[in-house]
Amino acid sequence: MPKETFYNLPKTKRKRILEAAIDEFAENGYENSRVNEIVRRSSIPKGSFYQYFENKSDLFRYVLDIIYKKKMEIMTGIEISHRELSVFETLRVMVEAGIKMAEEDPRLLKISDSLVANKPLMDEVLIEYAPSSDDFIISLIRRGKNNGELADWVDPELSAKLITAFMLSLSEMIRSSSNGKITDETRKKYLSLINLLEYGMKRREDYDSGM
Amino acid sequence: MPKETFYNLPKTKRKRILEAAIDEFAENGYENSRVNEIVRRSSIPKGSFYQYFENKSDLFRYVLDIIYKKKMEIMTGIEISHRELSVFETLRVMVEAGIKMAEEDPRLLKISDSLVANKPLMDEVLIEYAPSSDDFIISLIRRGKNNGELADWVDPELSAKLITAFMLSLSEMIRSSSNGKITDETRKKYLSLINLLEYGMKRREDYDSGM
Amino acid sequence: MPKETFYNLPKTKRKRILEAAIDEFAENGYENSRVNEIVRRSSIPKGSFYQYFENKSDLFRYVLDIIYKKKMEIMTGIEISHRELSVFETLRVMVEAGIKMAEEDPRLLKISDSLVANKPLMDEVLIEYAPSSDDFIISLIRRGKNNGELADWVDPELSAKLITAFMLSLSEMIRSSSNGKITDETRKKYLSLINLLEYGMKRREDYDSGM
Amino acid sequence: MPKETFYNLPKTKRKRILEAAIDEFAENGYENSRVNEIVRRSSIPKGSFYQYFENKSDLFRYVLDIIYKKKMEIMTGIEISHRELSVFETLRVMVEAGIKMAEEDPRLLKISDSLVANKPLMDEVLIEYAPSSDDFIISLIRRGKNNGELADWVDPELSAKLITAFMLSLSEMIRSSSNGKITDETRKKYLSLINLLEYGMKRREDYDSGM
DNA sequence: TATGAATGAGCATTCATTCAT
DNA sequence: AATGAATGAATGCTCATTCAT
Repeated sequence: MPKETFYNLPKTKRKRILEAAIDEFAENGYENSRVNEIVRRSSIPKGSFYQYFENKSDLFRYVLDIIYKKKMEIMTGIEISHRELSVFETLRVMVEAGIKMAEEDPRLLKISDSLVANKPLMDEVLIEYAPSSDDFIISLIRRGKNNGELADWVDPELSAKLITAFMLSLSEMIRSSSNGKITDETRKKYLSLINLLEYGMKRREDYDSGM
Repeated sequence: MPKETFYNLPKTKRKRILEAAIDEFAENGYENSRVNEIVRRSSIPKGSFYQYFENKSDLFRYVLDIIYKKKMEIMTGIEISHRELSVFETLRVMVEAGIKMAEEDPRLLKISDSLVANKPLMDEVLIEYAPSSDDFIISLIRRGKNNGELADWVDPELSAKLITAFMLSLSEMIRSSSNGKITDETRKKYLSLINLLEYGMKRREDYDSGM
Repeated sequence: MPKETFYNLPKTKRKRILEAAIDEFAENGYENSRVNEIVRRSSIPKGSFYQYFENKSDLFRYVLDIIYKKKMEIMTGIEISHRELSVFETLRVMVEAGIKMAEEDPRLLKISDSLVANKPLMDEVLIEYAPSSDDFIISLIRRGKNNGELADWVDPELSAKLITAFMLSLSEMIRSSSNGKITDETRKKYLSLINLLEYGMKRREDYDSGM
Repeated sequence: MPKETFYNLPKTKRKRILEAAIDEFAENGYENSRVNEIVRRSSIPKGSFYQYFENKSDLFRYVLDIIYKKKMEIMTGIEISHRELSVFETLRVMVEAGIKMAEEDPRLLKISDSLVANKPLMDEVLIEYAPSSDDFIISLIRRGKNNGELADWVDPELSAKLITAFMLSLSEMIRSSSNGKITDETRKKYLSLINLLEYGMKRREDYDSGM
């Protein structure tokens, strides 16, 4: 996480640095992003960079944190009825959130995806701040099983990984199709893909016990 | 692909170099693998490396080729009934193959997965020999739709991406769980995950038209 | 051309680097000059080199630019009468300039000559700032023919090449004879060699039409 | 010079190696020619190369020797009247020889020129076998002065250098214009350039003493 | 002698990070 | 705190020459 010095900066400067970092990371991924370039884009002296951040991965962590917060913000902003959401409603909300994010700032989505798909990077960048996305999905599935929404045979840990991969792939599709606005039709198409999961995992009288 | 000089080498030496390369690539991925390290691990002079291979990506391509052949070998080795396989039987065979590969050499699986998940790398390494895994899955789905196995609403292109992500994730699970042998129970558990896809996508009289 | 960072350096350091480069290029030519050596001679870290210059050829271009400016400076410094110079007066001025340059810094002359004699290098180094020496000579000859100074049979393009070679050779002589000061006698001797060209090319009533 | 082993080779093999070397040297110059490439072109094992020649420059020296002999052969083959040739007749014979050489094998001309224009290379390659071309021209000029052909003011040593450069440049022109046959017209044009030297240096009653 | 693998010093260039003011 | 120069280990790759059979 950034040093005190960074937080003491005027907001506009902080913003400038952040934007530069997001641009660079989104365009090149973590490995191929250059401190030099971030420094250039944000017009700060190179020395300052290391006065604001411990190192490159420190800044990256910070960017991830920002993205995480943005996601949470979007998720909570989505209209949700009073009752608790079902598993697949939740996933649909996540897709909606992804779409919104792609519309608002596809760069964030890209960075975020790049991380999830890259285990060694996650290790290097030492993510602790947030429970892994897996954990969230796992508890979601557990709840679904408890209230009879999901089939008994569903294994929470394993399914969570699959669903994460599924959602990630969906996120990538959204991103790559969003050169600007996402049409309502496209939105529906993506949301419908959740059906695949729903039909695949939901409890059904006829054959559920059979597995 | 390697130069003549490489193929002229005694088998044990070729093996040593290949092992060193597989180790390095599996541990670090393509980008973070170092020619220096491969050269050190296999105890060959650096100059020799470039007498055997055009460059780093040439060696990588070669390793991928080895992996591809291994995969094919395993796939064809799997007991298959005479009739044509259904979509999900095919996917299950793929999982079986993945498991076998994880047992025989998890490093290969790791390298292989790393490639599928990395588009820019695929471009750089210029894989031609095999149709992209997407293409294979797409045609599989098309066939499934034609013979009524799959629901009408299934979109081949989009589903293919999801299934690829799904299978990749499955492959990762297999790999990470295989510190040694994979128990029969584990094997069943992984195979059962294909059910999720099956239930999710197969044609059903009652509600198919409803989508 | 050098980067900002180079121009921001203290003058003495800039001078040190420039001297090292000139030494290296004069002694070994462009191809055989080593960045390592320039770096060693000027006692700067190798990393700094690439913070000052884009690459080796960037530095070389810079050195050539310095030389070009030096030449121009010397040329304009030479006493010239008000009227326009004749062809051979111009060539003599060029010789005088060469002599002065050899006295002030024979290394520059050497580098400069090495370039003119090396077409592929010129291409690689992409000299644009100055028209090729050929062009200058060609237009000089054209003018000479127009005002009746030169014989009709003189072919501007071909003669230009010869004269360029001639001048280059002259330049080499001057350089090699100048271990220190050039005596007035030597100077006269070199200048007199232009007579050879003058007698050779000038218009003459008696036999000019005969060619 | 090549080792015994080379001369023991069958003539066709020697020829093959020589052709490969000439091709490579003509195309790339000495510095940029690769032993690897010569070895490849001539289909000999790399080890053999060093059994035939001391090193790269040894082969180069050998090629130069071949060229020198070819030149001599051509020169002596040119129809020469019984009386001794005048200075400029000699130069014209040399141009004729150059033209013939360009027609027979422009590669040889190219290699030969590349050497003359490159002092450090001459040093590295340690030419001893033949008197430098300068020496030949110097004695030519001396003779010309003795028999009154040339003006008194002509300095043999200096003029020799200029003439050498002149002839070299002429040679280059010939080479670059000879994509195949050289027309009679072109031939005449090149020969006429010797006039420039003739008019420039010959003794003349009217103004010779004036210089 | 023929063969082709072995060798390693050397090259231009990159880049995260530290230093000095 | 701001600034930007200093630093040097590392990287992929080349190539003349030597070695071993």
